[in-house]
Amino acid sequence: MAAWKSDFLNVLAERGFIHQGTNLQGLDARAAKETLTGYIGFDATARSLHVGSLIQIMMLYWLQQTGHRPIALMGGGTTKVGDPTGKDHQRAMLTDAEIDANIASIKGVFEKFLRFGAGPKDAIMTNNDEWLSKLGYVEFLRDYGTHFTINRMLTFDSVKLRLERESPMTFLEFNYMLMQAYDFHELYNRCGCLLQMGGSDQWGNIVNGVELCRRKDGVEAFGLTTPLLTTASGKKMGKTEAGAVWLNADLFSPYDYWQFWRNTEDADVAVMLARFTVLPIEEVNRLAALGGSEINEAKKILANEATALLHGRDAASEAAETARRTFEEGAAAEGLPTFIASMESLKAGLSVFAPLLETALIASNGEGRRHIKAGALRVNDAPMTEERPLSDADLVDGVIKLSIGKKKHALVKAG
RNA sequence: GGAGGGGUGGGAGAGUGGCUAAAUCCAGCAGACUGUAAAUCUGCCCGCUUCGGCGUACGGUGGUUCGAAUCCACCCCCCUCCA
Repeated sequence: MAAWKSDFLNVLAERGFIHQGTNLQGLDARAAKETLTGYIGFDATARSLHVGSLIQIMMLYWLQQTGHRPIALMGGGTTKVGDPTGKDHQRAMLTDAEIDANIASIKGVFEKFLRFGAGPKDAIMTNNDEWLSKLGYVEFLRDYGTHFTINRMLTFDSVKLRLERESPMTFLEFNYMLMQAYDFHELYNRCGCLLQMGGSDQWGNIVNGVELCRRKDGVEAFGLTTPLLTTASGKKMGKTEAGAVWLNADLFSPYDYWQFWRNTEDADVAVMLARFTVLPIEEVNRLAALGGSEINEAKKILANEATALLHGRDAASEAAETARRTFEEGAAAEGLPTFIASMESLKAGLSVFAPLLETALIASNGEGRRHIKAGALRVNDAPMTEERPLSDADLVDGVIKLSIGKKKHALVKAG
């Protein structure tokens, strides 16, 4: 008894991707009878996307899996302007070179989730800088400015919030929503794109695009948003002790990524399995029903599946094995962050802080000293209560295992 | 251009001459309890340190003072109203 006629909406609905849509029935009808093209825009403000964007990537994934064509739109042009949504302050300007470098660095992630190519259902990646930077100011104002009223724009949350907080919003940022609306219109004309998806905070921007398509092109385009990602305890998802959970492996290792999922709160496991793995929904429901400490098995599966999607099955297995040896056997497992120390430096006495800093377990010597005072630092699982240098006598089978707390571990190897 | 208000640590937000590395809250880290969970309780939360201290820090630059986030001058930026 599927609620929708199209596979696309059925999958999204049962996996919890749908927050609101402009005309879900209409979208459903079209998705059921033809191949749709849909897009999501991604900002290029950092070298990597982080898990906060993963829900959007998964939407593109399912769009393709259910027989449609996804477009990953890189916001090269819009990033120059800066999306004011959810920001209290104007953000720092990025140079063109920085934006280009960010896009180049971000791109790879999509290839893990989407099948690109030239076929009718192959994913497309494009960059809105391609058309936005060519727009002439006067032409743009005449052709598009007439379709937007200030009255309306002032009612959008992104604008309203700034005004209420008396936080400045520049005209530049104010134009962001026009540019995003223009993107939709442009993508419709380029490749018949009729669907824009995004986070619930993008609703206003998306609706603008839908309306622009109706006014300029006389077509009904569709908008679809995902729920805001928060954990059951109300925190924003995607921040860990070390900062953001990046998708690029060079910024956040597959092991850390695996750990991130492994540490999901109990109450979130079901939702995370549905959204961030591609396990059949029956399996998701079965795992989600596990109670008490059995839920840990579900968390491991979540970690395995989510990591496999992004970094590949091998990396996921490796991370799982490292975690198993580290946490279940308490061993010094391969795969943990490793610091190579020369034998001479060990014999001479190596500051414990050097490897801890290098492996990012601590941010400063002072933090390391505090951890020692708090009894949080362990060398080969024995607490270090007084600061002392590491020496070759600490080597166990050629390795020293350093731990901060229960979760952060690193190895020192002689080499 | 004029008048008034404001710029403080990751965020919010106190502080109006020394007791201030700067209240409080949020976020973060660690310890205890556990299940690598949540909740709770406890400690920490600028850097360096031979643990005695030292160095930076309250928009910027100068100044007053034994001593300034706090007072003065100039500059930069933001908000509100007026032109």
